[in-house]
Amino acid sequence: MSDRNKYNTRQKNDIIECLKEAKGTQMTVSDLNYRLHGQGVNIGMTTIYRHLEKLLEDGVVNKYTADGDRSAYFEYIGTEDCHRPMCFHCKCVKCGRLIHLDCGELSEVVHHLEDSHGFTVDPVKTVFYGLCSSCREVA
Amino acid sequence: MSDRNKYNTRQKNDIIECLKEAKGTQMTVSDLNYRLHGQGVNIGMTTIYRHLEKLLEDGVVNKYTADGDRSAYFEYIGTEDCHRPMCFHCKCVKCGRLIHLDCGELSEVVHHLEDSHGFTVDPVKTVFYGLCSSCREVA
DNA sequence: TTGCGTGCAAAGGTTTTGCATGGCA
DNA sequence: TGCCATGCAAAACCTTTGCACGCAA
Repeated sequence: MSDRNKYNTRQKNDIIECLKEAKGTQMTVSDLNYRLHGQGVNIGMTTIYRHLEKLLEDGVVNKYTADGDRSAYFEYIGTEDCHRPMCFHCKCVKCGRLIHLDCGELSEVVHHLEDSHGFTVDPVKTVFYGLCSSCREVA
Repeated sequence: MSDRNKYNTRQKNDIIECLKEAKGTQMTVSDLNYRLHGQGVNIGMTTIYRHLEKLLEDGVVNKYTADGDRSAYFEYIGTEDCHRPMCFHCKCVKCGRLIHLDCGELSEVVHHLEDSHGFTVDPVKTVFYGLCSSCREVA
């Protein structure tokens, strides 16, 4: 609350643009900083953290805390897709990849949890842990 | 691999006992340390971390990285229940409660992900984020 | 006696906070 | 001009690593 995101600044725009460009991928704060740096843009870590915090509250980005990683992942969501539908994520515990899964059939799970267990799932935040197809073949 | 957990030590037993007693709840390393401390037992943080790492590999405990928390949660699993069946967990983003969910119907999800998406889910590690029934009513 | 176990101290990495300065409106 | 935004430095935290000593077998 309060007056967050009141002003439009260069940093704010650069951060949002960078997130949009990387839509569909997940980035740590370091990744984001590195990417911006590569574009000739330099923004202090502190500022990035503070903006992401605001964007998270506003539902513009999502935050994942994947087990095994030290830092959190952020991903642009916008308000269009991936927000409404049954968009889950799968994290491969072996290769570390985070896979998008936009599958309508998974809505059954949501309804089941809702009806039988009284739990309202937020699909976007939920992460399935396991082995991706590539890593499974190797194992 | 290697010779981990080769010896039986006071620390090892105390840690496992403490985890067992708290079965069904989730504890951070600090929680565990605090609890042991309350029992008059003092074990170095390093030792706790190292034992939990081994216990995790052996499947005796589970580790959760709940979004929003800095530290990881550990929970005693043993080898009896909650290991084999379709035991998922639901984390309420409001009250922070972590709910066990031992539901056979959820096995459909596992099979669906396996068959249609080639992803082998580890139910025990997977956490659904959302609102529990109590918090939903309030909201 | 051998070699893993233990724990202190320190390092490593992520995130937060304090504070003086900069810049939008 | 009034305030929020910025970013450096430092603090706060969690976790890991190095190393000397302790202890199970």
